[in-house]
Amino acid sequence: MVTLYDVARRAAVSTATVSRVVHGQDRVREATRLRVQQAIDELGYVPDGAGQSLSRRRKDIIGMMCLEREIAGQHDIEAECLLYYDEVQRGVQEQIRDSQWLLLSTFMRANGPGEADVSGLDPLSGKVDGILVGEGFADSPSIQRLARRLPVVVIAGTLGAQAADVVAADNFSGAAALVTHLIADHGRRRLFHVGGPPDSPDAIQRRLALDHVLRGHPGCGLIGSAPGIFSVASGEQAAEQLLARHRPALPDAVVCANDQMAIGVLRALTAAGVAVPGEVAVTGFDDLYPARLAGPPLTTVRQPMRTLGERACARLLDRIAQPGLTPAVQLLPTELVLRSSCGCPPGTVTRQPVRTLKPR
Amino acid sequence: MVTLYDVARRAAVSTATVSRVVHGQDRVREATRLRVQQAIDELGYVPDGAGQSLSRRRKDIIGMMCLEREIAGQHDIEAECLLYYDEVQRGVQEQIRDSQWLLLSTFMRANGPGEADVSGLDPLSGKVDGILVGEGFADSPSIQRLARRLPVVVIAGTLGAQAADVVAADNFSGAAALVTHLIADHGRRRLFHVGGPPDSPDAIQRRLALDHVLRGHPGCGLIGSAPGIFSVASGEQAAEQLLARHRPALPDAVVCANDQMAIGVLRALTAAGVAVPGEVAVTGFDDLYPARLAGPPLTTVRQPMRTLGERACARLLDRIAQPGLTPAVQLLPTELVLRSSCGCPPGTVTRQPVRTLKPR
DNA sequence: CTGAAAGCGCTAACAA
DNA sequence: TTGTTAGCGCTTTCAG
Repeated sequence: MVTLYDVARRAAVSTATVSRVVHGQDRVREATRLRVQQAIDELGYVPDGAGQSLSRRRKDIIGMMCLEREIAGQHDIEAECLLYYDEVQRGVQEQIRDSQWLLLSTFMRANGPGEADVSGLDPLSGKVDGILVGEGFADSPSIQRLARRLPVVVIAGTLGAQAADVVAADNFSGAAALVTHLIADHGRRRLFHVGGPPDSPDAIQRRLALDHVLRGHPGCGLIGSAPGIFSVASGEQAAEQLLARHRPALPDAVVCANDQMAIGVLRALTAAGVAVPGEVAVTGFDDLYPARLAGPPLTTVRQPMRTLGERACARLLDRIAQPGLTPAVQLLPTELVLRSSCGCPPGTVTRQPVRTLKPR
Repeated sequence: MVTLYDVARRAAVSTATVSRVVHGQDRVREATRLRVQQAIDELGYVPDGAGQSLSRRRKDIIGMMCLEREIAGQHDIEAECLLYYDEVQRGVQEQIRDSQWLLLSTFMRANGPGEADVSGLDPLSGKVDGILVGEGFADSPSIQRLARRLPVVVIAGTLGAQAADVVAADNFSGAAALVTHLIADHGRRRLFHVGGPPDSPDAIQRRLALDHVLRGHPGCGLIGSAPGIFSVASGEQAAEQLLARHRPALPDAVVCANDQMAIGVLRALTAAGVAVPGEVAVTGFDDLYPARLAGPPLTTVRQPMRTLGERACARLLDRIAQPGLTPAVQLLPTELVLRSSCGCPPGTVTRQPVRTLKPR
């Protein structure tokens, strides 16, 4: 390995001078700079990150932890329940592009519902200056502990008092707008709900909104619901349950906690000969890329996932620069995306900003 | 920051002993271990990665560089030309799960066709023990230089003599099988090709295979082609060109260099009232998730992207462990995925392993 | 404008 | 079984 000393020796200067040249500082005579630069080039010197980090007390790396929700046997190609994080990660990468920051990401696997295994947290936290934590860890005491040592920003986590910052989409208002559309614009009355993991803050908010809207429309109600884990397969299973229990008195709309389950529902319903949206409307949440390709194209709520990543990252960097900042919650607005699975005419593609219902 | 010394002082032992306890080594009396462990817990000590890396001369981090192919204005939601890397990254994460390794990934932006900007390479390389390089960098002299300093594995790069290892899908055989299917099984004769970026090794191989098969079928030929950049939008543009130039004597099949462009073609053709596959068959490459949701479902070639990531990662770790290994090329087999956009009956979903045509 | 030298936090060889 | 100590590569203060 070529070190600073090798360069210094070759250029017949001290390591301090080499360091100055490497960092483009002034206060180096031009002739010296040239000599050093030449030595660097000839030797192919690249500064060692470990040495730099140790000396600077700064790693210039941020970490990101994602929770991979999978249960045994469901890890098939369809269970792409991470598409979400892919988008978020783009936002983060976008934010740190052309900066000195680098991203270290880990996908952890949830061992069943409930608390995720956070044992991998420490190795990560020793190598970064701050951490972006994906939805699913928020309630964990380990996160709280972590946040005491390191800047932490929770993405899409539990809202409310936290030791860490939170950046989340306004799930409640988005879901409320969607359900309102189903009821007010399409006259749907008998709803069925396909829920998400019980420990997902996002899923909880969406469900709360459903109930909230329903309370405001006396003629309407939930005729049933089924749990899911955010995967296509779990959506299919939910639809099969629905079919088994509610035929022939089917619901006239199935509200799903995310797009992938909605796609699963769409698939199962279509396979069973049920017309969508003729007999039953189906809606998702997230507006993942596959949503627009579904048959029929999926009506859903667009979560600004990329922006989520960008904002969370920006906040984290602020936090690292100023550790004194008071933790804050940032809610990003969503968009109602009308396609045709809700009953809107084929070809419909409308995006409507959703206003925040109740500031929380 | 809590250091080893703080723990040592509190437990009244030396730093060496603390280190031993942290690493679960034997040769520590049980009573001592307990005392140290307690100090660690009370203080909330987590080893600093920089210190460890410096001392161990090993960072326990691997890097991954991806090339984001985008041109100004095409950075819309549809241009998800990275779906590919998302899958590869899953494979890598899968491979290092439960190991001490962590992944540091960077998305670089290609500044126009041709050489990518590799200036971000050095900061990365100083922080990792080895690098996974995404397709698009392979020919860069910077990579060759990099490979002299560090273990490097190129994913889907140029085949042939390299300073670095290469793990790639067998694009040639896959594309050949696909085109053969179109010609031999569906009697298509007048093909149109939608190509990829001129500097993409994958796109080049696929194109070579098309020509190769065509040479073996005298009655068939290429009636035209259009360039693309692997994005949905560029596929749509290609289809519009096709329509403008070749109507009414349309080709009977459009072979696209990847799925996203095929989806764009599908969309443009359908919008123009052309029946797919009735009048024109359309095929893709990659078997991305959206492919199966397209209308009609896309016939394509499945690239084992996840496996690509896994193998590349495994090889990199081997390389790190044994720097002496001779660089090798690893070609992974593809699968022909028959759905209905090629002319196979609706509902068809067949996956056929593709045999390696000519070992290269 | 340049150099000497003191760490940064941790590991591991060697001693005790 | 435990402690001492010499680095690992780099930055930065303080002198010169």
